[in-house]
Amino acid sequence: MERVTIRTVAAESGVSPATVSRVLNRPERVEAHTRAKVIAAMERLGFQPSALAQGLSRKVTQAIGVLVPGLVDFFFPEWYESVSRAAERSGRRLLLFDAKHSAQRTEEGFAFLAAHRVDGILFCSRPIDPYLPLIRRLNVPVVLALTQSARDPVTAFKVDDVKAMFDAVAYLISRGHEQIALISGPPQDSIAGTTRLQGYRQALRHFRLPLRTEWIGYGGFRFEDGYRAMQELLSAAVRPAFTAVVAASDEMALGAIRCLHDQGLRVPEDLSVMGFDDLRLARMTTPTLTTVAQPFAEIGERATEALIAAIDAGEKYTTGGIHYLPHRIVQRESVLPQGVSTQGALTPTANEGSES
Amino acid sequence: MERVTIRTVAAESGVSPATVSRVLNRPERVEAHTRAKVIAAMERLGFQPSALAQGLSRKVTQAIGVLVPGLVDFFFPEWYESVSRAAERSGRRLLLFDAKHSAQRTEEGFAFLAAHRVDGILFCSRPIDPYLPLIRRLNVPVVLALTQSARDPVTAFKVDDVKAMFDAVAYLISRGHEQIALISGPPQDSIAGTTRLQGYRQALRHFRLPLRTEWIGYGGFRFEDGYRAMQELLSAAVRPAFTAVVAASDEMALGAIRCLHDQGLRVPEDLSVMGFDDLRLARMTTPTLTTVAQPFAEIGERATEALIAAIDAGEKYTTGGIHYLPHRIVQRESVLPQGVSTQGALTPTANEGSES
DNA sequence: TTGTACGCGTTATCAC
DNA sequence: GTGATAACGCGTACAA
Repeated sequence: MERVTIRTVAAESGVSPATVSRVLNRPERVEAHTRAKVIAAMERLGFQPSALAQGLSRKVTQAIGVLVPGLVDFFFPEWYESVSRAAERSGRRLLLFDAKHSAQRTEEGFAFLAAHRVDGILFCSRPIDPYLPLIRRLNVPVVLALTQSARDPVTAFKVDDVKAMFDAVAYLISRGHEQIALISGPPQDSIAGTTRLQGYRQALRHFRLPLRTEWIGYGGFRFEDGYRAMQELLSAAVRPAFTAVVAASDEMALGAIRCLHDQGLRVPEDLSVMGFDDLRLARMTTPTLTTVAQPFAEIGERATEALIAAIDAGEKYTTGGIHYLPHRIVQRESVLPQGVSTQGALTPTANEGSES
Repeated sequence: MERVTIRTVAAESGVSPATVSRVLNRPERVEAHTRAKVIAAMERLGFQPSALAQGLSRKVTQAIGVLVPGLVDFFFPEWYESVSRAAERSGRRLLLFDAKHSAQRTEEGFAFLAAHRVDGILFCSRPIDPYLPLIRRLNVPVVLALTQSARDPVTAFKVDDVKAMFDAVAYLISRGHEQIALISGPPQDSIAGTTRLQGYRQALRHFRLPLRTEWIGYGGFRFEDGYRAMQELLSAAVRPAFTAVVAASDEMALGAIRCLHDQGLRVPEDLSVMGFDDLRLARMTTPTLTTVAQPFAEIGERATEALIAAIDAGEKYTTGGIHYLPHRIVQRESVLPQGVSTQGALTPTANEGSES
């Protein structure tokens, strides 16, 4: 029971290795009878062509590498799904590497994908700029998804984070909220951290609302971060002076909601909470999450298609620049108009001027 | 700017290709001076050894294939994380294939992994039995995780689903519940469907409680399935006659909770709900989920280690049989003792005999 | 210690 | 239409 190769099949079917190869790649150039004979032998032997040898001989692997920050992030599957579909539509496979939110592992990821000679790379970790020189040497086209470069025109697909957060705050304001807190991403994160913070600031300025730094919390996008940030925002007073909170991720929004619950505050009756992402998760909780939706599927699809186009064009690097894809506000249950009493038998909201 | 290979480096550093290869694989067998020279050249040229050529030349790829049913399943990252760690501990990489809950894609997955000459395969889709003949021909060791074979001693790691559900029901009974409904997995699913149903039945019989088929709903483990199943369970009467519901997955439990919420019933005050899995998700909702925890991390780790052991031993198939890893009940908020009033300022539970 | 030559499994370029 | 033969990039006896 040894390894069955193209020449095993050749021997078995009484033809040359070259013919077996032809049956695999250009079946029309081999006589029907011979072809049938070879195919029969392949099945009989359970022959499976080696992708390694193929990739070595052809100069392409038909594989595209995907370098993600972390598989545990809830957004990943929603994005990856569309990438996978787009890749398969063009007959390519994906090689996934999980950087686990580590810079070192990100570099290892590039090395891994380069070693496996992928035809192109989809990158969706932030930040990207430190890896630009590395990418250049790779001699393989790279397209960015959910992230962007500040100083390089690499092709990228994402939402306009500044505008998205601006719109989130504007939405809350349109619902009567004027005291709005923010749970931001990390200040070091120039992609989804500072940008969304900036959007928050711009919105406040635009609507002439005061900016209070004590109403801004920070966290690493996870549930626990949202919980902790909310705790800190609350610590100033038992009754918060703000009426709404926007978080930079759905997970953090859920953490915030849980924190409020533990403090005896109800969402949205006592306080409105808004998320960011619109994960599948956002519809699975009570209350369901009002949030700004990132078009994960579209981002994945567009990015993959752009990468494939670059590959097919033989480009060694992309220069398409940033493509902002439209976000949208999804209204669900976690935000209530301010100053309007709820329809149920609940006590009217009264969370101003009591303590601070 | 052409492809830089082992002989490019050789030329650049004035040695033979063999020496470059040695620097890569047996650095100690090359003089320090030469080594430094070669390494310098490698860095200068940005040399990256081809994993394809390496895999072809050695007979192993140091890669292990992972065939999963669906990346979108919430349990996946929790399991994969530990697999990844175990694999890297032995210096191997993972090749992931997402079968997307399709039988056809599962076969494609085996073909894909075989083509890439992985040294072993971790399989965690159900069912497995249809693929056993295929696996045999692969000539590569396969270990099962989260699933098992009915008629083959392939090594497998999972929880004892019958006992786990038995314990879940026993727990509810210990909390005073005697009317317990079930949201089961699909009756066609012999791994996580019928087994857990069987555990439910055994528990009822053991505690001499009547089995009511109208208290059993079915679904495909997803949120929406849980919602729909709950609707059906509820349809008999406005006020359900049961006081607790166990679901075969956390997701379905959340769906059930949401359904109850939409019907104006509170969890756990009016009805207790218990999940199955203990996903990260289970701590992110309100109420948090009382559930039976699967040891995902341990399953992933043990399975991976077993596979690596088989690989190192040169085995072409595994015969370790099923290893049941211990589950445990995690008490959180979604289950309340029956007949005991809650501690808060909530109205006492009264969900019997009012309507039906 | 270092270099030469062959094999790994496949494709591609030739002749036949 | 089919069959030798030379790459593809690397590892490894074997010889030097």
